[in-house]
Amino acid sequence: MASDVKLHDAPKMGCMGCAVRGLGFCRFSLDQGLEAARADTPQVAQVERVAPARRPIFRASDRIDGLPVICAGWGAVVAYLPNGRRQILSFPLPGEFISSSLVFADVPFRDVEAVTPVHYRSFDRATVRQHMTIRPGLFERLFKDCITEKERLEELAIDLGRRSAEERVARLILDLTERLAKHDLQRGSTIDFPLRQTQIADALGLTPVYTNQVLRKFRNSGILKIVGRTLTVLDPLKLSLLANR
Amino acid sequence: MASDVKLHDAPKMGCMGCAVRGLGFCRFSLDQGLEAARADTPQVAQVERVAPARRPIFRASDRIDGLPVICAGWGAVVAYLPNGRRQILSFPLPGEFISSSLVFADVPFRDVEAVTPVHYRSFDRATVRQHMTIRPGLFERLFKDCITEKERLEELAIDLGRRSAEERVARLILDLTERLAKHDLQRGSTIDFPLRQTQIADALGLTPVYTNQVLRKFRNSGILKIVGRTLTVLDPLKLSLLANR
DNA sequence: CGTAAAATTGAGCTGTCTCAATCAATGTGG
DNA sequence: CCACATTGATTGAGACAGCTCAATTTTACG
Repeated sequence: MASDVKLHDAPKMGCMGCAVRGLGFCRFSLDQGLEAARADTPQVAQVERVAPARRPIFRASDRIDGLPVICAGWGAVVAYLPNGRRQILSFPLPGEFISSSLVFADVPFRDVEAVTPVHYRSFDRATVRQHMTIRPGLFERLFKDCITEKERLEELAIDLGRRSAEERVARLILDLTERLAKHDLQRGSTIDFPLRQTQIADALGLTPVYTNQVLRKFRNSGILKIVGRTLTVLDPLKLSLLANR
Repeated sequence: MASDVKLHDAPKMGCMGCAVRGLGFCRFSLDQGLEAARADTPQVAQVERVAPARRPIFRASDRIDGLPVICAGWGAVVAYLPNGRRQILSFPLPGEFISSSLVFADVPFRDVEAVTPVHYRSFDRATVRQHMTIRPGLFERLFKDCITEKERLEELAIDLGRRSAEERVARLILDLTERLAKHDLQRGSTIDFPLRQTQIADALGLTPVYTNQVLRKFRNSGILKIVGRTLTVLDPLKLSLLANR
């Protein structure tokens, strides 16, 4: 719970993320006057909702009215296969859309789960679409978010297709660290790290058991430290070398 | 050469694909009068270019003036890693954009190679961007193409992360068959299949040697037949079952 | 404080890889 | 039109990264 509280305490930060920054689209962020003050801001942000940790936020076949943005907490977009296999496709973080595909689709096609308690708000789809035609800047913003999601999936495919388990783990940690840093959600070289090893495994196409061994190796080599639900990178250089980039 | 000729002979079909159909955006398709006749069609299609088979079309760091569409032939978007490892991220087919990311970026960030001789045309980026703001339908069309690319990458990630070699091969063949059928580039249950086993391997995160064994198994079980550069699905049901969907 | 979930560790196993050799196909120059 | 050269396909044999099964310990939380 301790770490969840930390995440709870930062709902205002969530509104700073790339998905909504600069859009004048962030009316729900009460203390982001700068953004909210723009006269043409569409009044579309719905009430904040909260999904409890480890619970589904949306099912693959749910009908969704709008375009959800994470305010606080970590989500997970996951694909289920026959046989119980799971592949996590992305971890939407505070300030990010769950999926920009929802601009046009009213069904997510994937299960979306809460890693931590997730605070989110949805923008009404019809309104967003309408405003897109009026303000091309908004359209462009959403399009670019879609491209970012696409690029992340490319990186994921490269990881899963051609990189070793160690490289994958190293890269996931670096990626999350950098994304959280971008949203000011890190403290020095430590971040809240709510992921279970099972979830890391499902994100990296590995087994929980093997994931554990890789993490142990990293810990034993003094590369990182995981205490409670907090991760500290002790040797960023070595981690980068392992990540191979 | 024989199969390449087949692909050469179908450049007009290439313009029918989802990337450009219905856009009034297909001026280069001389015999698609229906499309070309629209008064608001932007005059942006450049001269057709041809890249020879097995050669790079673009390098990852090339500066590209526009948004290339495949008219005929198969492309491959590939990521190179240190150590010579390669991951093929997509096979752009006739009628498809090489990457919708190029609407905003002037550099592809990936190597793009020609599987067969590739005929392509580019739309000037500035002009496209300009027309996007005038005609929201064009913007939406491009956005949706981006979403399609994203969804394909999700499927790829699921394949690479959680499916066996047999499942991956089966699914690749089904996917290509369906996409070619959508563009009327199949004859019954047979398609031109210009891929080398090395390329299949690089697309599926496998080794050429193992890919060969899987294909042999499929051949021996009477599921498919590969003659020359042509592939015939003999037992679509069994193939679907192997693909697990 | 008890119970359930997660992490850790061990031991053996297998899908896929590596290395290496051979064979077939395709392209090239004379 | 042939001989050679190059690239791709095929096959075999052994190796290993990462998996499965299973038990134990630690952590989280009501």
